[in-house]
Amino acid sequence: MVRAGSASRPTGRSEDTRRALVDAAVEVLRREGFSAATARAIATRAGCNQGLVFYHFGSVVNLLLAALDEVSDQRRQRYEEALVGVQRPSQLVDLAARVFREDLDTGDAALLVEMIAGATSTPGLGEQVKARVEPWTQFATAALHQVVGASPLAAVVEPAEIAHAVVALYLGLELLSHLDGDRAAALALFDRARHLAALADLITGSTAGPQDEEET
Amino acid sequence: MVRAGSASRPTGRSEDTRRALVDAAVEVLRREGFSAATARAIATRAGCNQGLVFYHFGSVVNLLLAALDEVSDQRRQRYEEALVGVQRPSQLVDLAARVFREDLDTGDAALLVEMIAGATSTPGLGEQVKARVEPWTQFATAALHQVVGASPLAAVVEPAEIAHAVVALYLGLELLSHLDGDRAAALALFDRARHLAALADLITGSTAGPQDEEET
DNA sequence: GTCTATACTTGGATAGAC
DNA sequence: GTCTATCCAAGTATAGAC
Repeated sequence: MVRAGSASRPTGRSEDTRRALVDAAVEVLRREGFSAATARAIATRAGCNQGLVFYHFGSVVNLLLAALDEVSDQRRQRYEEALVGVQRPSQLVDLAARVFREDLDTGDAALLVEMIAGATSTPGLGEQVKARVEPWTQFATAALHQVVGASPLAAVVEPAEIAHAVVALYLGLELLSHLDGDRAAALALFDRARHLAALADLITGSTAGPQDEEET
Repeated sequence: MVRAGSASRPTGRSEDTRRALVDAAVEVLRREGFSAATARAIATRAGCNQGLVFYHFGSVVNLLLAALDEVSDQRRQRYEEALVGVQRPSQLVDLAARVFREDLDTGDAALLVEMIAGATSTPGLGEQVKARVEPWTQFATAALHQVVGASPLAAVVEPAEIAHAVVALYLGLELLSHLDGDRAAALALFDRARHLAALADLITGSTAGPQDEEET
């Protein structure tokens, strides 16, 4: 915790190396997937010796988890900022579409998928990844609550259930898009969803406007 | 081409080895995932020498593709048989739920996901896997056509689009179920879908449709 | 404390035995 | 034609240099 030496610079002697490795791990996971994410491949991309992976992170999987944390944190922050002020279903769909397209393009979605699928091959990794996916489903649940609120929709919609489906759809669409090398099909779905959301807007909007919130 | 020797039995001296390897590859992919599916791991499980992978299949990925073909073919056959006679939306949802649960339990869904995700790591594999996923989306599209038919639903439903979403959802739910070690959340979704499908039944049924037949 | 050189294990592929 | 013994590259991990 103590940052001795250079006062203003948080950039330490070894902190650079750690960061370089994490960034490289992110890139390799995004582009070449889990089973190509070896200590050698990552270190080469980071421009440093392969042994440093073990010195700084103890093992390859630990480094991969650090990479997952890195992108997860960034993304969650973006998401939460974007969620502020969203109240109507169609707004939420727009947000989801934007965010999903970004994740598709940056490769963040691919990274997550690779880690989940890769977890099958490494004992113990599943638990770790699971803990990092859950905040996500939580976020989606909260977003749905925020939008459905106390409207009549609340009677027919179970946020946690929809959230699970939405996250699954997100992951599945990434798999297919990646395979096709084409995100068009995925994006077309969001257009369709927007039309449906417009209907939902009428329901949430008819009883009350941007109004009070109650929770069950 | 000519199967000399034993006339009626296609079971040759080497055919046994091939089959043992394919079966072992299926098992390893299902249980330990793509990056653990090495020539050695598979051969060990098949109880034969590791070099046979290369003699019979040329490379590890070729063997993995043979494994994918094996389960894909079996599954497609089962699906098509089950689709016969399905006419109402709720019947289709029931079929989907049953089939999905089976694939979840046998690990067939896991195998497919592993191959798709793993394809990122191996140049050229993506194309091969894609060709094996497409029949699937085709099947889902055909099933939707069969159910929507010429009913009023046809005006608002685009089978190819829904099919894409359904396949994506299938893959995503597998990822999450596997991670959670719990398929309950996925199955709950199908219950929900059944209720929605019951509404759709009314729409398709209003023009034409038999009303008996009760299935669990 | 940071990093490199080295040890050892596992994996892909083939030359050659049967 | 079928399979095994062997080779080399790639992977993880650490002992020890700086």
